[in-house]
Amino acid sequence: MEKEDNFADWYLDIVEKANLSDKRYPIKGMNVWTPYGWKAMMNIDHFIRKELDATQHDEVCFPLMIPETEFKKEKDHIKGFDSEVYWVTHAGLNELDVRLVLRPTSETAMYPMFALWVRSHQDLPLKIYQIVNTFRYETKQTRPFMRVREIHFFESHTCHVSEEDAQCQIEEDVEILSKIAKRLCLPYFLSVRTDWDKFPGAYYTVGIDTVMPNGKTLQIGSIHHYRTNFSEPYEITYENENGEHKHVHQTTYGMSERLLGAVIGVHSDDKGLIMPPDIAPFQVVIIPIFSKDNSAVVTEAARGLLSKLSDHGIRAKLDDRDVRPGSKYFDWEIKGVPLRLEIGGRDIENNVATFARRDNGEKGTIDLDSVGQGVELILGVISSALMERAKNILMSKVQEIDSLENMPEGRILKFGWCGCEECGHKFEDTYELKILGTPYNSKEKYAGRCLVCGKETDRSVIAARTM
RNA sequence: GGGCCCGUGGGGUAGCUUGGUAUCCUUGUAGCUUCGGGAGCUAUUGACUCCGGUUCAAAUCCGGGCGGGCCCA
Repeated sequence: MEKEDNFADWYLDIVEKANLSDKRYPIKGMNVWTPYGWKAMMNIDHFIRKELDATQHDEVCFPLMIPETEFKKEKDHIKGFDSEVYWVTHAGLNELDVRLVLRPTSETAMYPMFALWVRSHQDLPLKIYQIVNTFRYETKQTRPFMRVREIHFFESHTCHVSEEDAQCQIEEDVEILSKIAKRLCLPYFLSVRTDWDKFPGAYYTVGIDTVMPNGKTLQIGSIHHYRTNFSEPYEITYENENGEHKHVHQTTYGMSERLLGAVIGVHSDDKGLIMPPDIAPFQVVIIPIFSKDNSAVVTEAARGLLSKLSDHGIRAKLDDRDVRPGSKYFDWEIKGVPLRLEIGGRDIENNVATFARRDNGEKGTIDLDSVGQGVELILGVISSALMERAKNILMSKVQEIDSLENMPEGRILKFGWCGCEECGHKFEDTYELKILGTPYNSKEKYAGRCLVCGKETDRSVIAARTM
């Protein structure tokens, strides 16, 4: 199956062959996490926890269901979600007086509680997060990890005394993002979404996007500044030093299992998946190579190798199935194990293991005496190489244009925009592209003309086809 | 909301027009021989989405349900 020519089919094929998830569960858009896929997701979650904990966020877990009465309090919010939530209308044999929604996101579950938790400025900042499943009734075509109805994600919610403090939180979120993305070897770009595309109820939204091989962008997360848009209806207030009661300023930040979808799309090739070493369920697979009379010796050497790597904190797997080596190579290549180690009679004689890199096919030998350090080094090199390659691909797809003539296909376009909705909609409708927004915190000053109306502007936007 | 299409072993499929024995690849299981890039041989498990109708007989024709996909709004 070829990645470039038919990304959609290729993607489904890889997900199935690598056994990341089982999409045969009889509800559209609700797939079963199989062990291999779940291991990878847990590794991603591990880094999310690590970074959020390191920045003084506390993990919590809120109930799945939200009463309609709370859900309705923020009117923009429900307007954005009411067509895509699941309703619980009955309990046992009774119809409920107050219907319940399965959370599509947890603002309306958390904020009534925040109102109770936050009393004084000394309670702030409040920084919490949870890693849970949410539910959205997708009507479009679903795709494993990328567009699902039950979404595994993390959401962090913060409350601050002022808009400035909330803004600092957003900077911190961007910092956290860069650390997580590095683990996944994922390049991305940030855009401040247009007003008509921002999160329902947000003051502004920063979208986090990456690009798939077919040139379409995939949103992998978002960061929102709410100002007091939620704290007003939910009455989340604090008492300041002067005894005045003020509404808190809030932010949220969320990324989902799409991170895994993005990793698959960005790094894999026609042979299968390529797992970034940090999140790979198995970083190394050991293939013993037997010949006529040496099976005991080779088995022992392979087990020794496994325990050395494990002692070194490397996730290694010994494939001792009774099939030929070539068949094992194929199996683990599909699953994207970053490094393969072969050990056979020849290697044992020379006190080495033969390695093969998944990302570029490079082969060589590693000294068995220092195999832990050797493997660690190569895994680091693979991470950098994956990141580098992905960055180059992303950069190569970005193109700046200053005219509506000869618009390139399959590119991420950058151009001037006067900022008015009319020009924005006109562009989106005419070219079937989506305006992702203006580059977030861009250092460079833009000077040009609005691509649609020709008015001079210092504002640029990014537009692309989206997954 | 309107229209169209599809449902066959674990996965991918043929068969359906013209009703009668369900095809092939892959996978799984057991054994023997093998093992530095998908091994071979032998044996073997496994399917017509569900309910109803027509018929001597339904994967095939008809109606409905469920599940999935596509297009338009």
